Amino acid sequence: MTSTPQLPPRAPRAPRRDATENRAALVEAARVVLNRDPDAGLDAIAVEAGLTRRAVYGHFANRDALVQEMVVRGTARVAEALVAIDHPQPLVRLALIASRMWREVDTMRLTSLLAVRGPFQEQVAEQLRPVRRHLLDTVRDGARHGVRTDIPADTLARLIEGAAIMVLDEATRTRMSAASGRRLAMLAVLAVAGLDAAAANRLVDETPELRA
Amino acid sequence: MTSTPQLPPRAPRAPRRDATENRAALVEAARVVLNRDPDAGLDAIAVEAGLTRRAVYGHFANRDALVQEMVVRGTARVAEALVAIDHPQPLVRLALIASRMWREVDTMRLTSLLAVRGPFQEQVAEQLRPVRRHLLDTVRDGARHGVRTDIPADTLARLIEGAAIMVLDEATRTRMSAASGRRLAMLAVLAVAGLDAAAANRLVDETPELRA
DNA sequence: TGTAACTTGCACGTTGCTGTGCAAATTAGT
DNA sequence: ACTAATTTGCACAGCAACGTGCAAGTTACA
Repeated sequence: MTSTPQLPPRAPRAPRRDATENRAALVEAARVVLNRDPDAGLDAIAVEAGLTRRAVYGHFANRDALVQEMVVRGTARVAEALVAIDHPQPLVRLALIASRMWREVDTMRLTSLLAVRGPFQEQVAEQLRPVRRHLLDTVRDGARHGVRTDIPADTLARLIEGAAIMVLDEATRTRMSAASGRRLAMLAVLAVAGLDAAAANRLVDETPELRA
Repeated sequence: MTSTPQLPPRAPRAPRRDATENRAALVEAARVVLNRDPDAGLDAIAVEAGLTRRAVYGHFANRDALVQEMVVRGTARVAEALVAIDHPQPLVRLALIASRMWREVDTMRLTSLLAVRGPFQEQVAEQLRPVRRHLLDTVRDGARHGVRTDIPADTLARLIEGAAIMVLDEATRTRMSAASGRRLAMLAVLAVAGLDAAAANRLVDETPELRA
């Protein structure tokens, strides 16, 4: 008996997309999936991208390379945008930073997570340095413009960053609307910066740049 | 065959004392190690406790059972302490909650982490419910005593909780002194609650209960 | 000091993930 | 329509952590 392996008629395969698009889709999928579960397996990412785990290795050497690319691209883009933020009033600058962070919720959440855990701590921290520097400068600059001085500037800068991330997490968890999330991020940052509730709301409402 | 069920005539001997000590050491070790690395292996925990991985299974059915015990004990203790906090002024109550959380840094950090991730989410959330309820009540109660009302009470309560945890993380990372950490936790909570920097410092300095 | 309680050491099977090889199937692009 | 690029399926090896069995030590304590 020529034992023909008799390959069973495989299920019709899903239509394929362009290779370059697939690469991008993988990076995007990594962002989405890892936001849901930072420890998600490569399979989950591939499926989210509409591919097979095996196909990932046609684009990336290994899992780390994929995550790396996602982190580097994402962080670079966000960092660039945040560092570019400028405004004569330090408090408005802080609110603008919070606002921009909200616009990049998932990238920010992942970035700040990977800045603490995992094999990329060093690199992510390095990429974030200009942003943190900018934030610290803003805090120092704000010393005579309403930013609290009872807490050391460097500590305060970290707390402001942490507060923003914290709000992002909370907003994500409760699936908050875009408008609410943005405002909440600004209010939280201003609160930690030392403003009382009324002053923070006044600033947000009466500053045209904070409307967008 | 007189199949005498042969009820063992009671254990001829009481369990050894060092055994129970080891059990406690394991729970303690889990707290320490998992605070350093929430994904630490069972081996790391056992070694921290001065035992072998194999010995753990003499005390707990499996890894989850150990973690479970740690979580349940820790959370229960903290929850009890936090719910018991009472003070006529809601703002002081909030500061006292922050202060108490600082005293239980690592338990709090682990608890709030496991309340979001892992197989214990449900259970931890359940254990935390009275605390969260208490916090929410305090926020609502504070509406006419200085707590901001521009943010929905339930959201604000979560933000305050998040802010406290955030400070705890930051203080841990920078190995802050006990006094600094406590004060920072109180200031951060009061800030998110709506107080400006000056008012928060005044409250902390002029309230005897917040000195301890 | 005898003995049960406890711990160790080591071997083993299991699970879940990663990374690779290869042939067959499919598609993009010319 | 032809060809080269790409994806798929599946098999396999590797690795790390878990959980278990068992024999041999070690220790508390009666």
